[in-house]
Amino acid sequence: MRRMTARPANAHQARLLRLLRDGGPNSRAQLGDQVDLSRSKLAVEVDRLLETELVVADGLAASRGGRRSHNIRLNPHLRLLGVDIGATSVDVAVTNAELEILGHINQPMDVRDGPVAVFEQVLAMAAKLRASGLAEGFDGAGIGVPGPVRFPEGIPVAPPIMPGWDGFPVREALSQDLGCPVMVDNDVNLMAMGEQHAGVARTVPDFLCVKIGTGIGCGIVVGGEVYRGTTGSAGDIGHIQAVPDGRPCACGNRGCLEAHFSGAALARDALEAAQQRLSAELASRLEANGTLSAADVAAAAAAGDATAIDLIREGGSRTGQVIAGLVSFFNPGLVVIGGGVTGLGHTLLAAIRTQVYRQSLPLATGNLPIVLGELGPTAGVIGAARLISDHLFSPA
Amino acid sequence: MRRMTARPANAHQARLLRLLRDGGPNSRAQLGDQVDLSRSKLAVEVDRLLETELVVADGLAASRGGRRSHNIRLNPHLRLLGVDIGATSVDVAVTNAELEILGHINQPMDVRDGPVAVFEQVLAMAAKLRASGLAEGFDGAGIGVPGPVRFPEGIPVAPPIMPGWDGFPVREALSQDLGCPVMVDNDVNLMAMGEQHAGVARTVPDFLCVKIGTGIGCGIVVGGEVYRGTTGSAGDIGHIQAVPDGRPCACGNRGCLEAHFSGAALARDALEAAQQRLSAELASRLEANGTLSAADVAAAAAAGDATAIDLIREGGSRTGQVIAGLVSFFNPGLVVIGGGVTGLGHTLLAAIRTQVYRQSLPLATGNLPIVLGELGPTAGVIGAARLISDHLFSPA
DNA sequence: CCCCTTTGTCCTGTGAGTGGAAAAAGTAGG
DNA sequence: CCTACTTTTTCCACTCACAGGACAAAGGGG
Repeated sequence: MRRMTARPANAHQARLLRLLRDGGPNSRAQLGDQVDLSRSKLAVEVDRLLETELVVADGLAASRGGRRSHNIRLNPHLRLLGVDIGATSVDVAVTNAELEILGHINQPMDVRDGPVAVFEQVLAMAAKLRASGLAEGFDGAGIGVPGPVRFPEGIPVAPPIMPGWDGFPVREALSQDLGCPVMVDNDVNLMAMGEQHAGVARTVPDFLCVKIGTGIGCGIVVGGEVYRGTTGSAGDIGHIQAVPDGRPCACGNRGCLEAHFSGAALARDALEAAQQRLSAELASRLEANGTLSAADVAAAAAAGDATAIDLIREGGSRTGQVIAGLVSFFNPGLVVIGGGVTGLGHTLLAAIRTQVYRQSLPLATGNLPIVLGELGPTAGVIGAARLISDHLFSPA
Repeated sequence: MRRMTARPANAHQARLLRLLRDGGPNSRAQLGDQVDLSRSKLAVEVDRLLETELVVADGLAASRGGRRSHNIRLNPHLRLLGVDIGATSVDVAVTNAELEILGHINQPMDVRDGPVAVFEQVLAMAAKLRASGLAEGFDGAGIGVPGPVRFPEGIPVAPPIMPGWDGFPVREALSQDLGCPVMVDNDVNLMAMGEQHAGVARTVPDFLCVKIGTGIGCGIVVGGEVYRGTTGSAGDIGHIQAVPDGRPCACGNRGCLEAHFSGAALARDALEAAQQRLSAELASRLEANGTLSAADVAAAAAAGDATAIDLIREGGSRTGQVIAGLVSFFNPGLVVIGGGVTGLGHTLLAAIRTQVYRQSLPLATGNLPIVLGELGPTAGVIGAARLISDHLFSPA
């Protein structure tokens, strides 16, 4: 199938496309209720969109008391690719233009193998999804990488955990390989966009999305838009000092949040606890697997292991302390906690909440929900699809 | 003189008014270079603005090689009132529509006397400025208060250092008394707007403006717009924990930045040092005045007093620590330090810089200027004038 | 005094957009 | 089945914003 390269011709069309993306199939009349255009103008723009084949007719809607209306919807053949590159695994998913996931693959991977090897794997995964009949091609792709990105160009800059990626033209290279438009962003920003589109943050204009995985990052949404900072490194909270003169961190400083709590730090702490025989549960897991990960700590905590629970509490408390500062500064309407360690669940959440509510002023925390992300591992890929759809659904 | 109540009729007119405000008198041709409108359209809108008397003709401009153009400028009779209410003093200034200060009064005051008493004083100061021939009336007024504000309504909310102000309808009350439109905002936000309009931040879209006065606050500018947060308390960084288990703070927590460094804390520390005879300089000043303030510490430091310099260094270091975290999080393009204690000057700035550059990642700090504000005590009133002019120069 | 450049005004054509009228397609009730 | 009332959709005439060319006005330089 020939891919659609059409783009909306004006802001009205872009607006309509986004409404259809976020609200699903809709009648002209319902669209009219939302856009403040005259019926005639609306009809004209819809007709033009139908001509571009970006939207198609979709049968009759239920009656609202009078004549039944003709529904229209985004072309169901449109396909977006969402790629979420983590430190140790990749998620690749195919969505339709309404950002519903049609297929999703997760595979282990190591970013440190460099962009060439990683994208080889990603392209293979995309080909696999295509081969399974979910898509005949892609109309656009969103890519998340675990480090700062110079957003307009789609190029990682000075990514600490991704040696070999600095300056690699991700956007251009993938656009070539996939033959479609590509946008690149920090994985945390994509998680925030995912939760904004389909998760807990649907109605909140200003919120923070803290992702605790191998590292720690924070997506910042201001007025419904992701804020990326001057050099694209906004939200890089892993290296905020959480413990004065604390543990040495890979970045050269001491006491960074990431050095005290993150997937990697947690695994290290668990290993130590197991070796020192502080926890039978962890020790037996170490013996069984030969290694320990954050997931083991989660499992041990779920089994009631006191040491594991303490580790999570301690880490949650550190994280909460940093978040408390950010809440005072940013005064968000919502804080979302997500990432690999959400398996730690409510123990972690409780520790974070305690610390934030204790340390921030009532005006900022009075009506501040702190919640776990709703989407889990799909937040990133949904966010990626949303990123590229925002690009496609903007005036050419 | 009758006050102008006209407002721009559309976005084009608003745009033109702002260009004239920020760029001073301009010819139609020069305006045309900046706004991307056809000459005819531009002429129409300018004519309409001339009709409203918001702008007036202003003679001929120099030739650019051909026919000389007729300049236009904002009506020089327009008068804006800028009010900056601090914890212990008020600044009131009159500006023209180009936000140039025509007259400026500063008086000591105590916010804790409550809004009624304070506004009585402010109105008297405004009357004094008017009586001196600077204005026959005001076309608008901007008010800064030292606490969080529910911005749309212009009402302070839960201000810690302003008991009695909570819920007081500042905007409405003053609008009545002055007979002109009024906008109210946090004093720190106004300082940021001031530095953005006429100070060091003219060209930077994303920056932080840290004001260290009686308390500590931070103005946040995102994409050229002040960010106020969900409840209007964004930038309230005085109660971020800077010292674990540190000094008790009035807010009920321990180790808040404000408890360790601010005008009030500095005065307390100086008093203690003087009483313990750690510093002859401070002791003699205490004897002379019966009390000590941040200004005394500044003077002592300037005179080379080691204890005073240490106090400033210590405080700057604490502040720098908190700012370092904010820089990692927000990745601004500039950090401006301002407020009453800028008298502490480069000793303070050096301490802050050292800490920030040491603790934040290179990508965020690599090209990050940290500078003192340019405008000193006029930043607040200029920002206040700018606030109301933004309001007046927006489509009705 | 002539030619070139810039500025400002006038005028007309085009296209966007509005809002009313009427047709089309329903539902509900008798 | 017919009628009255809704809602949706199309059609059309009218307004208005705006662009852009032609032209006049004003100045500089040779």
